[in-house]
Parts: sequence; C-alpha cells; structure tokens
Amino acid sequence: MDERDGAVMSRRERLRLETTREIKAIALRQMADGGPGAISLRGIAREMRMTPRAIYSYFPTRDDLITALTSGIAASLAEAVENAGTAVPDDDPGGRLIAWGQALREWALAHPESFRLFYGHPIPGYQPPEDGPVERTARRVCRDLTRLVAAAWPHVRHHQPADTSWSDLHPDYVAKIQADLPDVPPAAAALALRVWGRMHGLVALEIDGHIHPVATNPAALHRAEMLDLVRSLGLAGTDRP
Amino acid sequence: MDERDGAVMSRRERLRLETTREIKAIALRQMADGGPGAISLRGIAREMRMTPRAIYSYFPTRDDLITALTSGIAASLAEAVENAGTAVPDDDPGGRLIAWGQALREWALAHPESFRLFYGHPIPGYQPPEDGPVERTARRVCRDLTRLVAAAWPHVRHHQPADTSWSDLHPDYVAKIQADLPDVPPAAAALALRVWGRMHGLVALEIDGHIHPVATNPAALHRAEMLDLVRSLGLAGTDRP
DNA sequence: TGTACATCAGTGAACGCGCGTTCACTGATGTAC
DNA sequence: TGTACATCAGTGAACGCGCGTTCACTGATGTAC
Repeated sequence: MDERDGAVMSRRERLRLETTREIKAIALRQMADGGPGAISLRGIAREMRMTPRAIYSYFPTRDDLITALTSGIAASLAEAVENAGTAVPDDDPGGRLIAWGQALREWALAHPESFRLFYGHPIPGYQPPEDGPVERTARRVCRDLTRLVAAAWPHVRHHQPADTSWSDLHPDYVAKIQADLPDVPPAAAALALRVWGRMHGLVALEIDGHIHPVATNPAALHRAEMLDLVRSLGLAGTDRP
Repeated sequence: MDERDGAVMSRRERLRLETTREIKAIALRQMADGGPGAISLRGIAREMRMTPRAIYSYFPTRDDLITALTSGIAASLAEAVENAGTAVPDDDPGGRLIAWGQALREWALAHPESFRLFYGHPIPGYQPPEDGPVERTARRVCRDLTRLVAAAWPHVRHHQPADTSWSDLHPDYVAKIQADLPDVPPAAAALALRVWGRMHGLVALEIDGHIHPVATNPAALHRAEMLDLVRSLGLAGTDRP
C-alpha cells in the first residue's frame, strides 16, 4: 500500500487519494461485472461524472491503472492465505494446510474476477510489467504454501519413493526455496506443487461455475477434499471452523 | 459434425463448406493468439482477403460463429477423454482414470485457448445459447468421469465414512446420473467431483503458465499426481504410456 | 447444344458505437508576502 | 488581514481506431427448356 494514512495530509492530498481510490474501486467493479476486458477509462469517468480526460491526472495510461489494480489484488490474496496459515498453531501442520486451502477458496469466492485475473489469462491488450507485482506475488504465494508443506514434511507419510530431485524444479525457483527454507528436500517442494494443484482445482471449477449446477454444498466438497488431502499425507488435520 | 463428407456434393456446396471451415479455423487461431475477445469478423475477412460483409453469408452474426466454434471444441474435448478412458481395458479402473486425466491434460495443452473457453470465463459480449453445446458437453464430460469412478467404486478403499447423500448433489444431476448408472451410490458421484477437481487443478495451473516457471517436467508432475490419486483410492493404477 | 433465367458468393460504401489518448483551456484552491 | 501569484483538478472538443452490422449492387456459376 502506498497510502500515507497516518501522515498529515493537506485537503488536496486527501482529495486526490480519495479520487484515486474511487477510480480503482470502480475499475474493480467493472472487472467483476464484465470481465477484465470491461475495464474502461471512459466508463470510469462516466460513472464518476467526470471527463475522460480527468482520469489522466491520476493514471497516465490505462495500463498503469491496471498495474495498480493488480498490485492491490495480489497483495490482498497473499495476505489472506498467509494470515490463514499462521492463524493455526504451528504444531498442527495439517490444520494449517486446511486453513490455507480454505482461505484460498474464500478469497476466490469473494473476488472471483480478481482470482481469474491473478491465475487466469492476461487482460487483452494489457502488457504487464516485466517481473511485476503479479509475478512476484504469485511466487510469494507459492512459496508460502511450500513453507507449510515443508513444515509438515517430517510428519508426512510417504506412499512412494521420493525420487524427486532438485533438477525437476527450475534453478531460479530452487535458489529461492533454499534461501528461504534451507532444510527442505526437493521432494517436499514438488509435493507442495501437487498440493497447490489440488487446492486450486475445485476452486477454479467453482469460480467458473462448474460446481454450482452439480453440487449443493461446494464448501463441504472442498472441505472433504482438504481433509482427504491432509489424511493422505498422514497428518492429523484438525478440522477447525 | 454437420459436414456431409460422404454425400455427393456440388462444387458450390464443397466450396461453401471449405470456406466455412476456413472461417472457423481462422477464428480458432485468432482466439489462440489473442484470447477469446480477439475473435473478430473483420479480422477474419481481412485474413481471407474478403469483405467483412462476405462473412455474413456464412454466419448470420458473430455470436453464431462463436457458438459453432464452441460446439466443435466441446465435441473434440469430449471425444478425447472418452476415447482415452475406453482405450484401457475395463478390468483396470485405476488405469482408466489415469488415462482420462492424461487425456484431459494433453488436450488442454494442445488447445489451451479452447480449454480456457470451455472451462473458463465466457467471451465478453457473447451470450451463449441456453443449455447450448458447451453446457451439455460439460455435463457429458463430467458424467463420463463419474462413470469411470463408478466402475472403480467396488474396488475403492474408503478412508472415511461415506456420509454423502444424494441431497448433496443437485436433483437434475442426480436424475441424469441415476438414469445412466443405476447402481452408483451418491458417495461415488461426489467422489467423482473431487477427482475431477484434482485432475483439473494442475492442468489449469499449467495452462495459465504457473507451473512452467517452477517445474521442469510438468508431465511428470501431473503423472505423479494421477498415480497418487489412484493409489489413494486403493486401486492398482497400472501406469501405461 | 444453345439460350434464358435463377441462384448466390462476394463487392463497396456507409452507419453508429465505444474506445484510449491529446490539445488548449478555465477556474477554484492553496501559498507567500 | 489582504492581495498577487502559483498550483492543479477538471473541462470540452477533437483525433483516429477497429468493431459489428446494414444497404444496394455485380457478376460469375449453375439449371431448365
């Protein structure tokens, strides 16, 4: 967040911040209503009863607005899952995984378009900045999950020989993992990816409306999957509300 | 397919069919290049060195073209997974599930934009027909997977009490399941949904580019997940190439 | 076999739309003396 | 406290673009006698 809420601000500064916030809020709603392609400077200006030109005092270009938007979205997701993970005591690694997965689902349901923007296809005509906020945060989220899996690793029951090697993972990624978590074996990092896929699957299907016409209680379905996940890892998996 | 390849056709009919095919092919490529929103009648006409008006002799409107497109896509996916499932002998239900999951992944990688169109967000500004080809085929695919899970059901090891009831699934869906597969318990149908999510997760992540910067061999990752899946069900899970 | 007619694929020009973006400006809000 | 000036949020009009779609047409391909 680049807002200096605490600092003393002039009236002008406050107004400017307020307007900036409103622009972003409307853009988010446009995206929620009509998909990422529906974000339009003219539409925002119309809704704010302003000239299209006025938006350019706040964002020099449409791409800058979208970049600002995605930064906020990415930060929001990362905070949501990280907080959920650490809210469970660290002697319950299974419970932490479940909480993480549920936080992912809940955030996705609360911000479906943001989830799609973050994990799905890029916005048509939008060129995201090289190694921008989205990419960096995606890695941060992935690393957070790996951290949880790594913490659980000593308690994980191994069904199969852990024939994973560091060469199965990309060097850059390996470097970052080893910097953060020196003692993690490659098999744990690879397992984290599979866990990620498992958590992602039902959520992605639900967000895109494929679960709704089939199951009456998607939350229970997802919880069952999370429970089965930690159980198949051999973890206790306390099921907290 | 509505083409009458075998029938005797006049030159005009053949030409018309050929042009129709070319329009659809270009539209598919447009989508592959720039996302679903990139499909444009004018763009197609430009590429075919024709007047935009000419397209209207083949498709009365843009939405009709897209509907025709999605029908073909949906049929292609359904055939791919159904063929993969039945290619494995039916005394190897675990192998069938693995083959099904791999077919899903391979089809998705071969037609990433089609996969996104089928499972992801609708095309901006496109109103799909009520209960159209996509919806019907989505159900068909889901039912095919349920069929495989149902066939495996007698051999499945149950980790948890099967406290699933038919009321956890939507009545319409239950009716269709019971018409197709009279002896399947509700827990098996619910399990099929979880299996679906598991197969979908890694594929969706890979299609959207989240696996690539992290794992060197996504195919092996996916296969490991499929093997773990059938193993956790208590099935033998022959790993066929 | 030749002619008259019907079919129909494709042309060319135009419509109204919403978009991102740029230009030169106005007038209210803040600041310095 | 009052005045002169600087800042800067927002105006209004216009640009060029690509889009889906409609109009009235031309001219080649097929068909019937």
